[in-house]
Amino acid sequence: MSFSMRDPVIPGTSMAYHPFLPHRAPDFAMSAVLGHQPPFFPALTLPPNGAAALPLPGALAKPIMDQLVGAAETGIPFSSLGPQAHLRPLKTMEPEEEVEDDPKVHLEAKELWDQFHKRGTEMVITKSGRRMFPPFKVRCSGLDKKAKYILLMDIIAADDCRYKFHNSRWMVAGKADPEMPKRMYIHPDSPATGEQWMSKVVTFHKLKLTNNISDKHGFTLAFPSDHATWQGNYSFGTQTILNSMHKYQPRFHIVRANDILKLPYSTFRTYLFPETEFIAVTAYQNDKITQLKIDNNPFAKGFRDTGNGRREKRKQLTLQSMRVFDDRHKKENGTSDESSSEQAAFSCFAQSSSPAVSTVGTSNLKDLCPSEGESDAEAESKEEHAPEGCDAAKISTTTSEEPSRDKGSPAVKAHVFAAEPGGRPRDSGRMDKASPDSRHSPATISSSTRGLGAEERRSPGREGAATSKAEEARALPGKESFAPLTVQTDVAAAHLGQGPLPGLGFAPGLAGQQFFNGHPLFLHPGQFAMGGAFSSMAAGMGPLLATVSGASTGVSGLDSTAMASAAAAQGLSGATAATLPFHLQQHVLASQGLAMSPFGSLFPYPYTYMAAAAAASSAAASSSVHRHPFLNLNTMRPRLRYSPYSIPLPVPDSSSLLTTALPSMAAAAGPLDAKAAALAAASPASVAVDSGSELNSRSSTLSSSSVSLSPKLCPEKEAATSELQSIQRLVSGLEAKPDRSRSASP
DNA sequence: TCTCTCACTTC
DNA sequence: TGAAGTGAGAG
Repeated sequence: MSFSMRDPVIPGTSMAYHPFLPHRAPDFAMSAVLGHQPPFFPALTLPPNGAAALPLPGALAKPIMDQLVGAAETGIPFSSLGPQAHLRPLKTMEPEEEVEDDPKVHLEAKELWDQFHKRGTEMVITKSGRRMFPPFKVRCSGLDKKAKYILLMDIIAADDCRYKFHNSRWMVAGKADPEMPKRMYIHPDSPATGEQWMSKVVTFHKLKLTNNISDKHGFTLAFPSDHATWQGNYSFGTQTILNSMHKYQPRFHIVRANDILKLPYSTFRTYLFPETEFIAVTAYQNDKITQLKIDNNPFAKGFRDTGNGRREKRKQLTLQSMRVFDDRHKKENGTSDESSSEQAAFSCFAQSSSPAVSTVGTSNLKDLCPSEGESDAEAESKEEHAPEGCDAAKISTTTSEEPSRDKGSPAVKAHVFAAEPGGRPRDSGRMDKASPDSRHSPATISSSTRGLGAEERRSPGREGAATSKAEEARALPGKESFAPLTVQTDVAAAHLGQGPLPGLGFAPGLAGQQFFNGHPLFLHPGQFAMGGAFSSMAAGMGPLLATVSGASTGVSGLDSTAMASAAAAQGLSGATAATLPFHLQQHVLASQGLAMSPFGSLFPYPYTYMAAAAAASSAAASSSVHRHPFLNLNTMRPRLRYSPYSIPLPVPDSSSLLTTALPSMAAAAGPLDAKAAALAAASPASVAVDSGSELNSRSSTLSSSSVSLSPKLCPEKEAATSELQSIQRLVSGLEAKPDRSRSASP
């Protein structure tokens, strides 16, 4: 394997950064001190005085390498340098293996999203695919400038309900249809360095939504991984297949990886923005949503007021209907508060529609507010306090909730998971206790499936970073930042030949690739235009890729399998799966040795073994062999880490869905705040809850009686608080253990 | 509800 | 200039 000395060295980092480096930097550096030639630098030379001038550990790797490389051209023998007394042993290089990052994600055009969300966002899906509007855009910060990241987005079911628009409001109309194959959209610029990502708004406007199951714009790339995010048959594609009249939640993922092949072993930082929740429709149901789209989408300018007669006619009809509705509402409720009627009309979105939330001040509102009668914005501004400035509307963020940060609640997990089955329309009234800014925070879920290797060492630091987020949030009111909920799911190196699906045959060659553990890999031809992330995969994995034309079937066999599995799984999962918020079912269950299908249901068979495997492998996890992602053939170690202190969360009296809980979590008005602060202060780092811990019980998850996961047993805030605090004390105790022990035996 | 065509728009 | 993105509206 060739090795370029310049390539891996990053200022301030050590050579160990290079994944292929056979020896870690300290070894090499000590070789230099002793005048030995590292075996992998056979011709290495140094200038006579170059080494003496070397700066030392810390930011020394780059100078060392630069000079070494430069000296190589001088012909001066490396061994002639003699001992360099002041070349300290380079122990200090070790922690600099990777520059720790602390990503923050801001949702762009948040105010616009809020306006839509308040009315119940609808996204049109068509056979040929329709873009999202508002477009999903985020701005990232806190990334390692030098590291490469892959940014992804997917859309998951928000619940297992089918909706109907009845009497000007969205109502549950039954159980959800079998869900479409999941698709993950990789940002076409991926991979790119953190610096590149941070220098621009990351937009996913090219992602299209479709209801066409035979859509060809996607290709199926089955990820066999038990990764909480990737479990099941995830696909990639430029179009996401959705069911009409179903509610969805976009997710944004940041993955520190320079190749898609590394995704399964990389940490996923997942961000949910509750205000981006929407219902997929084939035709608009709500005139107000239509109006918002027309007023804000450039492509719909032709339908604006300034346009032609058709537009005028339509608008008059709309206004007329609005007046009728308004009048009717006045008669019914004795109020003309339009926004409240909207709140009621979209109760299924009400979790983030706190009437106290400030969302006015956007330039868009001016356009979308009819001049006649009481506009939405007017009505809202009457209720809402502390309106944000117009400028803020242009580049909105999710992190302007200073009050919430001061009230970080440790009650995250219990309430996040204390969801009503099925995500019935939420009682907007519960939001009364939420912070006014509750919906300004995204929920962050970090999960990873990876071999316990060098990256393992990042975990404690990341947790620490999570903690520091909360501290930072408290310390820097006004600064745009957030302290997200961090649910980090680690799955140690997966098993190979004896994977979770031993019955599913795959080529021996594939068996040697942990990546393909248990599943074939399908790619649709001509889909590598997705971006650089695929280039190396296409080049290196070519023989391993099975092409599925899809021309005759319209959908890959894998998709069909996935759907069949999903259908079966749904039938088996029943209410149990539904008791968890859909957003977290996959993460939570998978991390606890149970896997959710990508459709939000429990897999009846393949993943059940995971819990046992996890338990059996816990002791082995510390082995260096087992840490190697490509050597570990027999460990599947789901691990779940919660960092409940890292996000300020309120405690909703009840929550039916994560979509309900998340915005509430971000707020902080609960009585737990003081306790949370105390607990947070007592815990130097975020709490880790391992899959092998008390909380990770398959039975506890499967049954609805799990202490922290069952909404049925802890519907009351007090109960949840008590339980959570108990959990916190428990995990605080765990936290006191050395990081190493935690990493070694998660 | 869904699909298709249309007129209109942006890029 | 044309491809592609819009909602309206008919069927």
